[in-house]
Amino acid sequence: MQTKYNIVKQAIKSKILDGTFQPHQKISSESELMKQFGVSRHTVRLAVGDLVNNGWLYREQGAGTFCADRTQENNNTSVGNQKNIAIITTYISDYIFPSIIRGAETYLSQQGYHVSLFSTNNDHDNERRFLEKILTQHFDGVIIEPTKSAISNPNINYYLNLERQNIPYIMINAYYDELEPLSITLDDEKGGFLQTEHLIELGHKDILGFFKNDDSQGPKRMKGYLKAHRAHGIDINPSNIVTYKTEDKYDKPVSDLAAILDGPEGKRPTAIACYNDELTIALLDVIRERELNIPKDISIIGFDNSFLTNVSEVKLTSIKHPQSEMGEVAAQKMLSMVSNKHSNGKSNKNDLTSVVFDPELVVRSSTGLPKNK
Amino acid sequence: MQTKYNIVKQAIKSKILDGTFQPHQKISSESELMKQFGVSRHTVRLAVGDLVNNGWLYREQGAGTFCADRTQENNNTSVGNQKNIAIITTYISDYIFPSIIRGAETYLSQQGYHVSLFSTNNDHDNERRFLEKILTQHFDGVIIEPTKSAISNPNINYYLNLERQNIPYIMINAYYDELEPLSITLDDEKGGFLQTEHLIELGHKDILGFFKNDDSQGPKRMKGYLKAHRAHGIDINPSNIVTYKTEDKYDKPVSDLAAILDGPEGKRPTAIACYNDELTIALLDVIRERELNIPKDISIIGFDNSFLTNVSEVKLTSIKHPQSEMGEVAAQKMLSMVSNKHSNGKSNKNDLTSVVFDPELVVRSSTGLPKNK
DNA sequence: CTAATTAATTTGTTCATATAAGTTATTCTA
DNA sequence: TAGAATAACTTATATGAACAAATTAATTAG
Repeated sequence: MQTKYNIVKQAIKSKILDGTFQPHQKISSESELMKQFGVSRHTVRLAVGDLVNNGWLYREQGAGTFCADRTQENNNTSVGNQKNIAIITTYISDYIFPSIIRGAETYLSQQGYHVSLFSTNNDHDNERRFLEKILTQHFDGVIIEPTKSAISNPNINYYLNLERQNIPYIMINAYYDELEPLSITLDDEKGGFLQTEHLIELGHKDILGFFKNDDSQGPKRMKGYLKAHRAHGIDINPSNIVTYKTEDKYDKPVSDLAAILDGPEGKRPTAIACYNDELTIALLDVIRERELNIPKDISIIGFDNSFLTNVSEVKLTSIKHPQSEMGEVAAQKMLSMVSNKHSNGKSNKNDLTSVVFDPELVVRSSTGLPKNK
Repeated sequence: MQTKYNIVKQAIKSKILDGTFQPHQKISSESELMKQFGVSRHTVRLAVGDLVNNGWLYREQGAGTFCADRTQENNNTSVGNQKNIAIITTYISDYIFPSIIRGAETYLSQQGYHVSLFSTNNDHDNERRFLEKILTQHFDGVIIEPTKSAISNPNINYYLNLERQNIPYIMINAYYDELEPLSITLDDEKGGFLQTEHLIELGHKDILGFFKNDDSQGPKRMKGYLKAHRAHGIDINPSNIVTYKTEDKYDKPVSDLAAILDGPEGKRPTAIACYNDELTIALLDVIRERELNIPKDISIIGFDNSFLTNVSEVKLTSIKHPQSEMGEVAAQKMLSMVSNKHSNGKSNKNDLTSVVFDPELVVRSSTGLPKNK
């Protein structure tokens, strides 16, 4: 798959799909491409030749190579009257994503739509691949959970091209600030606030916070954590905040917590606020190994109120995430955008506004009064 | 028209049109063509490459270049662009299904296929609806996890119609006996056997077994449970076997176990073999409520070796299910069936046989020696 | 200023060479 | 005799070089 000519081919294709090359615009000459990619002319010709054969480009001897106009052609490759909606999420198989997807899938399916699922595994390259597919083939709309939403996105041009091609999209869980899309989210800041406030109201003052930092939910939940401290006039110990990237989620938080628990006992925090339930379950093992009792020795609170709150001997206090409801609302909005497109403008204003779900605290047995109180 | 590669091209085309080259017949190799026409390899490749692009020939690396079958050409070209595969499972969002689906989805996606997901929620009516959709709209193939595979299926005719319409399908996890389809399964009987044998070898003789009875995996796992008893000369107490339907999975096993544990202490079983990890996690709570220690007071073993083995304070001994690997293998087989259909008959025999995965025992801390041994 | 010529650029065709990777048939081995 | 190892063959990818043919821009001649 990673042949040189394929790399060149994909690079050119990307520039067509993200709108850098407009129809009938001249693209770089063969010698320029040779320099750009450091390959031989033959390799360039292979790449361009393939794209010509597939209708992406056309060549004119002596003049150059040009971007083809695919606007009419798309009709042919489209699936006719088939109704397709794509759902792109970071994961389809882990944690609460299945629930979110089910909510959307059930609704769309009932309305007679085909649902195609793609998971990016939190990788921008995959996200780009899927956006290319959606731009190339016929889709009526896309429900997207952004990949690494806290980091600036290299595929912004693809989203803009979706707008140009009049393909509606909705973002769920998070959104890219640059785009200001229609979005269905949870009020993560308030969720973080509720989480921490719950612990503070129980009497905790030394609260460890674990937050992911490469999606936009993490920083927002952390903001809520900080706000709750300020609102209750409690000083924040900077060393009580641990952040981690998605790639490190299985190691860093666990080893960091271990280090803290093995540190001087006096400085040991009495409670932990976690980015989500998945992390909470992982941290439980660290606490168990040290034979600390939950919640007597230490309180811990999750986020998302997933099925994981219920699988362990300690039932987790958590913050309710709408999950399948979020998926369903996204699906409903999507379909009203689709029908809007067809009925050209007649808009139910209600349907075209973003939704922010209100988080709720769900108290179970993992949180309690601090020990020395 | 005077170019060398064009002369070669026309010559080959003539031989196809006058019947010298029949569909799927190997044409002269590149080196032979070089000699025949006295041109360079590159020129030959240009000529052949053009014919491949226009659907006259197809190449197979290592094997040769072959004459394409253009009889159904109209269908093939319009169909070739779309590349749709459907995956129908009972659930898309629960338990190990997401992993299975991910395995298939990742592979199919890489190969440029659209993946459409449908979940029947274990309901035959939904299954029928989706099969209708697949029969009416264009799909290249279907990967199906049967709904209620132990019960006779009212949609058999739809499956037969798939065969009639030459739409390949593969069944995963289980299959309907009446159809004898290509299937990718786990050796459930052996899995059940390993489960129970492990407990017997630890010294347990009074082993409670919980098995689902409306899919075909349940009875097979139960058969393994029985076989293990016989193989080790241990009597089976009929009241030690609990079966349940999918609809009752949240209630019946839990209440049945509660009743047994609250019964006379002497007759209390020392070990439990469970249909899957999901059930095991549910039963853990019943055991915890009675303050019994696992594995000292009672051993418990799961099935599927899912992520659930690791979420509780007790790490579950379980039986390994291939999960994402199963999905990937199913996807690979599916695509070789699809390409077989197009190249009409030329079969890689290896690709067209069912696969039965071998289960493995994974020992963790939920099983141990019986108390009074 | 216009038209013809020329130079530079760009794609089109062809050759020679080399290594990689997959398939098939044969040989060798246990 | 079954299965592993190998050799021979086939297509796949890649580089370098050369000349042809068409277009475009710049220059020159009228």
